[in-house]
Order: sequence, then C-alpha cells, then structure tokens
Amino acid sequence: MGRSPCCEKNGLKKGPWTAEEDQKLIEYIQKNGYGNWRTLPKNAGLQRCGKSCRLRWTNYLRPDIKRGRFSFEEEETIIQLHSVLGNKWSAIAARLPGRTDNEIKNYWNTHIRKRLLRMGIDPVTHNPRLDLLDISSILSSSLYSQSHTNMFGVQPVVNPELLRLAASLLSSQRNQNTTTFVHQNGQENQFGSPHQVQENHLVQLQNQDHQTLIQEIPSCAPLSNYPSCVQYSSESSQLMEPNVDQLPSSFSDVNPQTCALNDWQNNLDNFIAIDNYGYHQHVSDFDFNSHLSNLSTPSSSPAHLNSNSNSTYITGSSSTEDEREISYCSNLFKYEYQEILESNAFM
DNA sequence: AACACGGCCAACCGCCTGAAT
DNA sequence: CATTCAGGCGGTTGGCCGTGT
Repeated sequence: MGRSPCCEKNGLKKGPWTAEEDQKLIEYIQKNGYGNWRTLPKNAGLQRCGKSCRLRWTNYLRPDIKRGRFSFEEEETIIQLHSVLGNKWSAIAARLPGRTDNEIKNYWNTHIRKRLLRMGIDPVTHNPRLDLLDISSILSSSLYSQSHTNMFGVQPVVNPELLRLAASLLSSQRNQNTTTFVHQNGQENQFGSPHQVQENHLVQLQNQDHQTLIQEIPSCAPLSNYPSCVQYSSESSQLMEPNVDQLPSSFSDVNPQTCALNDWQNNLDNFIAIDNYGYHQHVSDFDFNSHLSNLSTPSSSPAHLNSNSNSTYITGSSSTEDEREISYCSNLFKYEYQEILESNAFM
C-alpha cells in the first residue's frame, strides 16, 4: 500500500555531508545531469538515499545558489510574499533567484518572525497582535496616559489599547466581507475582506478635543500594519484620505547604511506617521535620533541623523542588525506610499 | 577554563501530489 | 480503480558554535 520510505534501506549514511561526498555528487551531476534521484546515489558511488542527494544538491551544491546574508530587498520581498502566500516557502523561493525554500524558511523562523513579534505584529496574519489586548486595562485607561512613549521615543497621541479594541470590533464587522471608507466628500467606498490582497488599514486619530475618530484607510498593502504614513489634514484635525498630488515626488533609494529622508524633510507638515502600535505622531515631531539610539546596542556605535546641503540621512551604526532595523522602518514608509499610489484607491 | 544556554541552519521526516503501470 | 513511484513541500530536529556566567 503506497510507497515505502526512500531511506528505509540499511547501510545508507545519514547526517552531515563530507567534502568527499559533495565532490562525488557534483562530479556525477556535472557529467550526467540529475534525472533519476533514486538511482543516482548508486551510480555516483554514494551511500546515500536519493532524497538526501536531491536535498543536498538543491539546497547547497547547486551552482546558482546565492550564499550569504539576505539583502534588505530580499527581506522585504519575503515579508510581502509571506503576507499574501503564507508558509508557501517554495512559492516564495520561486520569486527570489538563488534562494532555496529551506533557506527562506530558516531565515523567516530565525530572523523575520522574531522581528515582527518584537514589533507587535503577528507573523502569521501580519496584523497587530490582538492577543495583547487587555480589556481591563482598556477600561481603566479610557483617558490615555500621556506618559506613554512608543518605539520612536515620543509621546503617542492615541491610545493603542483603544486602537486594538477598535480593531477587534472592526474585525468582526469585516466578517461581513465589506468595510466602508468614508470619503472626504462624503462618498463611500467598499472594500473586501482583510484576507484579500486589498487589505484595509485601520487608522485612529484623537483630535484636540479628545474626541476619538475611527476610520479605515484602504491601502492595498500587505504591509499596511507596519509603520506607515498617511496625509494629515491640520485644518479639520481629522485623518483624511491621502492626497496623492501632495505626496513626495520620490523616495530616495534606501540602503542598509544610508536612509535618505530629504523627501520627508520637505513635506513633514503634510504627514502623520503611524507606527505598528497605533501611535500617531506628526512626522515633523519624530525624534529620529532618539529612535536610532534606542536601536543601537552597547557594542555598536550609535546611529545618527545627519544632514548636508542635499539631504538628511541616517548613518553611523556599526551593527548590521541596527542598520537593517533602521532601513526597515524607513523603507516601510516608502512601501506604504508606493502602494497607495499603485492601488488607485483614491483616484 | 569549564559549563550552560540559546541561536542558527543543514538535514531529516512524514505527508502530499501527480504520473505511470 | 488500485497500486507504485519520484519528486516536492513544510515542519521539525540535532549538532555546531558563539556568548554569557
């Protein structure tokens, strides 16, 4: 009934491959190609099962394998694809040339997953972690304490617990498969369920009269729950739909060591930043230096916000992890912006 | 120096799918 | 239709290695 396990035979070696075994496998495949993995080990003189040979070749010995650390762009791609595809590692790997499903899976589990958890994001759903919701704390903090600070080291202007409660309530509404975004001019738009690619982004803003406004901003962004940026209307003290015409013309390319912020600097008044905890702050009020010093570990040199005649940028951390974290936050802003444009949701 | 601990990742395991018989 | 097989996939494991005590 069915097939028997391929490694059932006695005498077949398991465990780490030796250099000699690798050489035998490489030489055989270079000479004969790889077609029948079951007969390959015998023909190649290897005491391994075919499956072990195939895995060794596809995950390690293949000449087109890209070794070394994942680039920032690769990491972004993985997160984006995972938010759509889930744990379909092979499908994700198919879009990352030179990377194997095994490598991506390992990298997800050891790096990205932990990073998202640290940021309060559920790595499965890519939504804010509602398991952190504590009803009692919500009830006892209806007037949110201004002493809270967020990951950027600044005081938030909204209550994150309330945000999560609102998210929970809206989540139940979403089960009806549609949500409504109220347009600035009163027109209503309908959007699909949260698990569709057209994701909705919950935005909450507390105005100067401490009245809480809750709206949903569609973003067409798998990353819409990551630190993001939408336009803020100071006239009405309400969060309005982004006016695409007033968004920065471009965001400079970001590399792990230098994050150009000049576009932000020129448009700060038009934006409100929202981190993944739901904290809001005018971009102009963001204490980037404070945020960067928080990211820096004692063993690394502190990162700095620098300026020259052309741009403002982040530099200085000797820790690769810090650099990645810095560019991560910055690049996520960029993503949100690009996806707003691409979605045509507001046009 | 010795030990404990945790992170990382190559490799394995079990299951699934589709093709061949 | 049932069985067998090869290959693929995702989850899990075990050992290596760096770091902290």
